[in-house]
Amino acid sequence: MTPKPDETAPVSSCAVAVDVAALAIEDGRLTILLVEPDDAEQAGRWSLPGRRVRDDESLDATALRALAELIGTDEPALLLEQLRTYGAPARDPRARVVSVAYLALGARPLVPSADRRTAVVSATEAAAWPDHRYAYDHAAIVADALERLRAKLEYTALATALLEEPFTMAELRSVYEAVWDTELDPANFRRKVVSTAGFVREVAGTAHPGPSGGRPARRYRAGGATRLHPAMLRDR
Amino acid sequence: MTPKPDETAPVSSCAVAVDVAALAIEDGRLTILLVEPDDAEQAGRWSLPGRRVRDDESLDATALRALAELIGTDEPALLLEQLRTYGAPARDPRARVVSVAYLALGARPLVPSADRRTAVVSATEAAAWPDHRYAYDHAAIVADALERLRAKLEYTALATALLEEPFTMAELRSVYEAVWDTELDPANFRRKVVSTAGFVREVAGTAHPGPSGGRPARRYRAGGATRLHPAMLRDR
DNA sequence: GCGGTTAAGGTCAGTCTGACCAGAACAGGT
DNA sequence: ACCTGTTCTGGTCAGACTGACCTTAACCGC
Repeated sequence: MTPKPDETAPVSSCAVAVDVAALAIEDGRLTILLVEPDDAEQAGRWSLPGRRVRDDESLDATALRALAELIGTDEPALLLEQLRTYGAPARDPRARVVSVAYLALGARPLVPSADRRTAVVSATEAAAWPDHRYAYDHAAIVADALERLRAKLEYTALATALLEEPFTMAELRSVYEAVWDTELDPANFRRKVVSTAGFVREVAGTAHPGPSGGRPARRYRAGGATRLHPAMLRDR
Repeated sequence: MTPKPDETAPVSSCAVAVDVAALAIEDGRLTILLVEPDDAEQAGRWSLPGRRVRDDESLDATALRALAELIGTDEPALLLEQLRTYGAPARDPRARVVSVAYLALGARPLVPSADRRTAVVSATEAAAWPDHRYAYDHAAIVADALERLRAKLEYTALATALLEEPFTMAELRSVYEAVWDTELDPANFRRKVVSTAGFVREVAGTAHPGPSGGRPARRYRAGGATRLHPAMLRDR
């Protein structure tokens, strides 16, 4: 902002894009959606779904559009949050592109439309891939997205965005276990969640046990709080 | 990223800028640096220092340049951190400008160069000003910057970036008190800080008491840790 | 009915926190 | 020199929180 009239340096070509790290839970694993870039120069690598920002289109709208073209237009159970912006001059060898990265959390497993080369892979593994498996600087974006999610589970109620409502306490716990890649004590986890104001609220009915039996689980919805007090701390 | 060849929507004019919320401590108060925009349309309002991103210039470099033109070229004790990106289509009435906002923490009080209309005001008050005292959407940026700093003091060692080394425990505590706008118990604060691994490390010598006397304070430096385990939680 | 399985709830020791008190070490005035 | 006020440092103690573990509840398939 505040472009100075005396600003003489060249500001010729410039492009603003949005890249989205879309994460979801699929059978207890955290997964991420990757696509093959159209850029022939990047053949054999993976990238995040991304689009140029159009005139009169907000950044959030661009992120939604980048996702809607891949996983269907109406994904209501989707939480978008801006991650950070990547603007190294040479990050795209073709032109100067400043990219605003988004974190998208889906409540349902990701089902990409079949008409583009896409993959849904383990986010933990994808974050450990070497840089050269990604196009541009997307390796850094994937790593940053996972790290942001891991941190935000501690002090926000973001975990509920990765579940369809109503959910059971075991499902909520499995979100934490998948994202943090640890095991948590079921009893202590429950005690902490229910004692944190506004995290979840119980609803009527119970969930049916799985084929292996077990006591039916109670069901919960998100409690409306965004910040958790006290936080769900992992010690590490 | 990944500009599609079939992308037909207009992406004509576009500009990327960087705006910086520069914060520092001045006699126990958290202050922020504001400037008058050059845009005549915004006369009477305040804005954050900002510059257009030049070709072959990283975003961080643009942020440094925007500050260096105001508070002198060499401010070594300065910590830059990207805040978030603001891209609402109409945020600048003149043209579409996507702005990457930065948070800058100075170890010394801010001393603007006199050749531009600038002000150093209380950050707490500035964050409460109504929108119309700011140009563009800078009211939101200021509020977000302060909120980010408040949150990051909890789980990072960022407070040490607002102090010149060596510092005393009382000075470190006054940073927390200024940013959080609360009072903290000196004894409990000390116990928590020294028991947090890597937060501070003691150095030789003591600080001279002020004119009102008091026991000489020990001196510390930043301990190298960036994340605090456990965190410095404010309850609220 | 019975063993296996999962959920829910309780106990208990160790840790952390906030409120508070006491001693240490200075400045300034008498 | 002595006293008073101030600030820094260290310690105590009750309450809250945490992690490990156990018990009971309620379902499954056989």
